[in-house]
Amino acid sequence: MAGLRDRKRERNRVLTAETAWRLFIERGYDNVTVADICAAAEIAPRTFHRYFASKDDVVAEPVRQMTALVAKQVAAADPGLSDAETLRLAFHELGVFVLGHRDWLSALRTVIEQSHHLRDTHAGVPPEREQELSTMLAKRHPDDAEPDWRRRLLVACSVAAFRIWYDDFLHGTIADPLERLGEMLAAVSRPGR
Amino acid sequence: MAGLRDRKRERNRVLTAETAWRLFIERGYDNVTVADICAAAEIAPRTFHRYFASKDDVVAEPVRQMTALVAKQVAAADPGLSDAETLRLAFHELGVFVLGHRDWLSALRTVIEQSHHLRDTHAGVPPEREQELSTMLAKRHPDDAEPDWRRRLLVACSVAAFRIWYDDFLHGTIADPLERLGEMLAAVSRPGR
DNA sequence: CGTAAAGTGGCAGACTCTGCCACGAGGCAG
DNA sequence: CTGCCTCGTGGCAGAGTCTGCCACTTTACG
Repeated sequence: MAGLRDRKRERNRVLTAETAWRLFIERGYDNVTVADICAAAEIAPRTFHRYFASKDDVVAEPVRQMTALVAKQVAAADPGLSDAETLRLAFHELGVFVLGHRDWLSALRTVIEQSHHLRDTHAGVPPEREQELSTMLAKRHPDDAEPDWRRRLLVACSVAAFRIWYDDFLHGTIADPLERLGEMLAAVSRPGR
Repeated sequence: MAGLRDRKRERNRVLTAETAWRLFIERGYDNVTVADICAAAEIAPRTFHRYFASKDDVVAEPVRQMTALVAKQVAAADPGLSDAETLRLAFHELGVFVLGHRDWLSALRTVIEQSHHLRDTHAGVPPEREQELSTMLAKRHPDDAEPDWRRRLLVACSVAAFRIWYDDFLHGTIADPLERLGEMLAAVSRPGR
């Protein structure tokens, strides 16, 4: 499964993404062409589009990784916990991750903010990811009488809370980030139905 | 302010958008080129891009109109109302609007769902719109001690609630839509605070 | 009227992305 | 080890989006 061929491919993919981000940070997303990235990463443009569906797709990668982290936490959570508690812990973990990569994430954020195009498109978390989380939660308690829309609403609000926290944190306007995050997630949990 | 020139321009813009939507619905977004739209609307491609920043921009128009409707409601709301109550009323009005344009909005939704590209990009409401609402609310009560992030969280959750309601409604899975919408908005309001 | 301002269309060009085909390197028997 | 087979890669051509530039027409205003 992890032959030389696959390892080489993955290595080149990561290297291409890193090269792309380096150029984006240096010159801004709009001033970097696919050809530039390919020249720097020493691959053909045709190959670039085999790794990434589009130039935008490179930007979407970090979001994918972060949602994957949350999904992983939810999957590994104690089945006895409520949905709200599960999400709270999962996003807390994501918060810890973000704290540990502040400089890097801050740079990515700057790239997105400075590009007209990216500001419009890569604004939030795609709804499919939220749906994915909701489905995972629903499967944990199959005989729950809770209407499905409440679950989806809880997920959406948790995501929204995290997004707002994320923005504030990267702007450096929060004194005690993790406590604030906990406060925000608690605000959307509503344990008392 | 509304000279012949402006009226002509607006008329052509609307006509172009309608033509574009008609083609999108007939053939699907991906199977319609800008040239197709221009031929049907009898304008030059160069002119199309003076009306709309991009082909995607035509799709973004309805969302713009709907957010504008909410902003208008918020601006016109009784200053004595709380933020939560203001948003509840505003989104209720939007709900009524949606109920009255079900077939049309359903068609637009189908177009977006059937296009790979649109599914990725035109997923949700751009954060700037949320920020706009938050700012409007903040100006209503300048001497409010409420931390700003609570306001932004309330707005984001309200938007999220509406989005979920909107999806469910267009899928026809709600018995009493407006009641459900009220229920969802109440769930994110947290009157006890 | 006559001049300024603004909308329109045509043209060339940069850029993104895809289908197609040929080539070469990794993988897999025998 | 050898020959075949698969799969990643690169080059090429072409469609499609979007922009800058310029000339032309229409509207606005003194």
